[in-house]
Amino acid sequence: MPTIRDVANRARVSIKTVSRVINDSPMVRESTKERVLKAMKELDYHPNALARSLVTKETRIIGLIIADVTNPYFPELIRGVEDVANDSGYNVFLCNTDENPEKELIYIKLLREKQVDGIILSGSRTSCDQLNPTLTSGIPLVFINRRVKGNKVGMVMLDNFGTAYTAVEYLVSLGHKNIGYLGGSTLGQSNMERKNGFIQAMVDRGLPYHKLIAEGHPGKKGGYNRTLELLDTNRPLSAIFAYDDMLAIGAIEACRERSLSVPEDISIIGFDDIDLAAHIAPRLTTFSVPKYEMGRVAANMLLNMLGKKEFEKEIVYIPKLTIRDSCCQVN
Amino acid sequence: MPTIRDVANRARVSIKTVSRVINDSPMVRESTKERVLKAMKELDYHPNALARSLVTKETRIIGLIIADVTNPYFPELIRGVEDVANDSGYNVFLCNTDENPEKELIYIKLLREKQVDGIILSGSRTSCDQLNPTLTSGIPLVFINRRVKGNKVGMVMLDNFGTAYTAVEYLVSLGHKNIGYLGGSTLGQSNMERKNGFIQAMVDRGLPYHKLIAEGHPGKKGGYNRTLELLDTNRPLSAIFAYDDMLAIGAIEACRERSLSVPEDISIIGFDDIDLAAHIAPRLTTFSVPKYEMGRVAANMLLNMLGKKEFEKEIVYIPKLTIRDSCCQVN
DNA sequence: CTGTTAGCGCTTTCAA
DNA sequence: TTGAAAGCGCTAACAG
Repeated sequence: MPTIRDVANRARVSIKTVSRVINDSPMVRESTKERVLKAMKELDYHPNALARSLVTKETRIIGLIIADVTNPYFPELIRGVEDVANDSGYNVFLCNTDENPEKELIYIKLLREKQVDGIILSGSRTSCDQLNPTLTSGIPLVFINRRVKGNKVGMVMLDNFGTAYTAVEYLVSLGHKNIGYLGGSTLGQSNMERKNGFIQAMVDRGLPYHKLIAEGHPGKKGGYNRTLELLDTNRPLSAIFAYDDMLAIGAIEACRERSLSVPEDISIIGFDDIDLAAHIAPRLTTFSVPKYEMGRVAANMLLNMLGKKEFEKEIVYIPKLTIRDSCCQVN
Repeated sequence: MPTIRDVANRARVSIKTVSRVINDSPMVRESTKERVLKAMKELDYHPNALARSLVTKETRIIGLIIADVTNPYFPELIRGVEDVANDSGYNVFLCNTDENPEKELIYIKLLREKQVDGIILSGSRTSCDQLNPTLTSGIPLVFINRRVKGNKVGMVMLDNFGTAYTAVEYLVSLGHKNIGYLGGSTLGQSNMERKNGFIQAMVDRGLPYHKLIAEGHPGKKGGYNRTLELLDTNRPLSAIFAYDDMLAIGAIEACRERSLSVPEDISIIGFDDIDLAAHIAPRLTTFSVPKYEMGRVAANMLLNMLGKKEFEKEIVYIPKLTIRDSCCQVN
């Protein structure tokens, strides 16, 4: 690997001059510049970003911590982050935590050691205590779907409570009374908020909700298993509000397993509007979340913090009810 | 940010001793080690990986270049890479190229500057010429689904030709004679191979294939548009073999648009077996590709190269025909 | 077991 | 417009 010194020798200039053309400073005579450029090409020289970063204190790397790429919720979000990061010459580290706080902490440690300029965390599951050293370390952080107080902290939020409330309203408007909540991770703030919105809406209408809450493992499989429990241990349900679409899809399969047809026997409503939602049978009624947009906004927020520009500390999106075929009028 | 020097001062040892405990060398008295560890904790010290890498010449970062996370083919592959990388303490840079050779080249440049230890490229689209400097630079490369000769090069391949051939055989066994090929990117080697397999199989059976080949833009939309063309400009087709599942799904929509029902009027077979394939209506007959496994294998190959261990330079997977509901007997 | 010194490849004063 | 020297935070010999 050729170094800046090799280029300098070959071009018969000092290393400082080479440095100047790398960072294209205007203080270089055109002819000199060309000589240097030529030498760089001939040597297939690539400036060492490590050495540069060591002195400039910026790596142009951002960390992106998510639960699992394989969950269809994330790819678009990732793409949003990557697109704006790339436009500004940043690279992104992708980190899958499987909603495991320990893994998350390990990643945060790794990212800090690698001196990333900032971190975006989607659905962080670590406790505030564990997060605290990082929070006070001054490294810019953007949380997606988690509210955290701190100086250099941005938040891209969803109105979880309100949306859950809306879900119940919609189901009730269809005549449903026995509604179950199929929850996500108990560690997640967003699950808490959606659950509370659900409960509040039920309480406001004097509807019973206890024992209808199942929280558990994520994904289609988790949804399947939890729904089976819900179905087997509770008075006949007529509707289920699921924490996310994958859970909802698992729920649909569980209903099929118990010979209940959706939506005739039981209505199911999801959350996220992933690609699959529009393609399964029955097509899933759900709440659309602007995943790509949120990724972009989170990355922009982070970049603004890095550039010491002004920025909104918090942006809240309101998911839009997207009615398809998995819910219907009862009686 | 505290440095190794701060820790040394606080623990009243030399920086070398701190360095020893960081890399946990055994040559440190237990009591000293504890003192150092304590100082590190109190300072919330994180070793600067940049400085370390500058001298050790390894970053424990690998680059992963793909077309688009948003294409359901990739998340599992990414996860496979990430899982084995992470197990060995590596981070991965995710790079989306949209099958654009220029973007790919820019990313390669960026990755080399950041001194990544190796790069995995899935479906690389750059020409050999453009790739050459990188190939000869000695940085370990693993290609997924592209054959490239080079010293430090590994390949994780699919039997594209054979699978395409099998697809035609299957369709012919169902009685089909007018079969179209719905192709992927003309820049991609894998598209070339699948097309050739398709052509060979048709020729071997004395079946006409000309004008039935459409190659174009990727994704559902590309599949939709291309299929419309295919349908409108050719003698009645009875079957389509698509380069990938997303294209196939677009094709299904195009058929619906032309009031052709699948599989009664036209059979469609895909490639990849993405999650969606089993969920759409009709459930897609396709070839299953071990995406997660391939990601793992690619990452392991790369890690072996980095560790100077022996390794298979090339592994070939044979996709498995997965029969579902999108193809049926004709006449 | 522990410390001193040099240097990784770059940028940054400060001079020339 | 160009260059010399110092230093970013760490590891690697080599002494002690």
